[in-house]
Amino acid sequence: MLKVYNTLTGEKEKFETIEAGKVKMYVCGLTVQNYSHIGHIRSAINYDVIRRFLEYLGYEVDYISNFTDINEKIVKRAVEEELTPEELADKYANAFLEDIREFNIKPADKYLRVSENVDEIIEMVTTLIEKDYAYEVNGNVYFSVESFEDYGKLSGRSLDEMQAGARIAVNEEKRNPLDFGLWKKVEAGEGWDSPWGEGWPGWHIECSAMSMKRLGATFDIHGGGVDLIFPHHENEIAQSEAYSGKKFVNYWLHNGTVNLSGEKMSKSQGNFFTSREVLKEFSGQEVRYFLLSRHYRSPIDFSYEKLEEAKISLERIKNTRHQLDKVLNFDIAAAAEENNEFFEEVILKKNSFVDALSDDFNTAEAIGVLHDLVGVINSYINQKDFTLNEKNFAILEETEEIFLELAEILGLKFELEAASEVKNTLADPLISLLLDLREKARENKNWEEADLIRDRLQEIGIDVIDTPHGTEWEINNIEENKGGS
RNA sequence: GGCGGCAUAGCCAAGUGGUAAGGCAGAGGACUGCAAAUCCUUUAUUCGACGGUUCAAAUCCGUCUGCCGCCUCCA
Repeated sequence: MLKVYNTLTGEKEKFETIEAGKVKMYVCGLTVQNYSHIGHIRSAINYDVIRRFLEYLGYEVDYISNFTDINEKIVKRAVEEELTPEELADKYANAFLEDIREFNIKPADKYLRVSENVDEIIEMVTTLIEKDYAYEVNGNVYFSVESFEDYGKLSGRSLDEMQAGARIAVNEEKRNPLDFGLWKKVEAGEGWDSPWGEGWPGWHIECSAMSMKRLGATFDIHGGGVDLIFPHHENEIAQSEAYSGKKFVNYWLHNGTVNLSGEKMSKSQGNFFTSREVLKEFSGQEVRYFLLSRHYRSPIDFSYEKLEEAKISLERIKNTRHQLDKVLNFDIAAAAEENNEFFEEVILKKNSFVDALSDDFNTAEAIGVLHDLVGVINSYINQKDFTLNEKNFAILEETEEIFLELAEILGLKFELEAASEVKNTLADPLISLLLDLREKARENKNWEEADLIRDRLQEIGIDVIDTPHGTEWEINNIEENKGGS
């Protein structure tokens, strides 16, 4: 049974969809004003895993996100980069789509853009005014927080509390300092026409208008970073429920922040790593693995040292996948005794893995289980007297399938290295020739010559690996790592 | 000031009433002519401090200490 932690209730709840077998989810995307940073990527990876797991469980998922492409920051950045706001938004939206591919994040089924949904937003604001939840002053429209009874239910605050400790600059147009803008007046030529004059949508209205347009007045999951709980999501609830008269979202999910030395990574503070600069040092898979090693609701401290550890840890899982594949290519011996015990353990681990993710998407625990599974497989195939036979062949094939299936839920790919160019050229037989010569030298206990061949190959970038099943070689990728992604 | 969260080995990190997952680093071992790679085994009588509830607590309650987030744009 899937349980999810719901910010709205502060509890883990049994997950039940509105429509059987279908999940409608909306995840707050980003303001496309710059390259994405690791904080954005954590959020995207987190909801990507949630989506993948829901799909694994058999749900049909409609996964929607957004690009906020209208606001002051975009205009400002556009001036800096000498682009039109549209061009700037396109540039960074496309950059984001390129980035998420590197992290193996599946794109949303639809990315909604504010600029393409202004009509819907105006319609929503109009209705809110008609229903007396909003008011217009000098071309600006504000939502009246006092008119919405449940205001504060998501963030667990009351209006009184908030007013007492308010740090909000006084705006004389607002009836209550906590009222928030639905429509913002801008100078002629810069905005969209509306019943209140030329302007832009306010800061929270887009997510409400766009999510409801695509998913309906009530949908299953709304996700985003914890830093969006207040005011962004609180305001979304207020305006959406005031508008529709229905519950907006059943499950509110919030991921923790990525920190640098304990402080939240954020654009405004300038302490962030863009995904692009990180990808120069580590692969998207390594970053992904690192981010998933911590439960999504907790903050995670980012550093290259930790990433290096994660990389090594991930390597262990990769090796097992490769060894498994190698073993499956052994000659099949005559049938031997079956080893059901091994496969039973595999199934046990598979179940534990699914249980971990069923408990509020506990990827950290799931990764732990994956390592357990790796241990089970390694122990089995590394036994001294291991031979491949008809019976364990089938079992191992199925094990490999399970292994890859589970990894896939986490978005981890353990692809077999495609035969590199070198292996397809003359170099391949040449290296084989050298290794044959080395083998001969070894047989004659001519260690000097054998080591010379190994060392010289190493110098050109070829690692020689002696295994119990013979000598192998591979191109060492140190240079490749230095060069970039 | 208000609201919320966190504190588990050298480091990272699961676990929320039944006697401490997993990873990194460390130690031992297997394999090897050596080396590398790989694999296996092992590493917390104890969960920030002090009290309390309970047959039983890292897990529940209280107090304290430290750190963080939100209250302003923010994933």
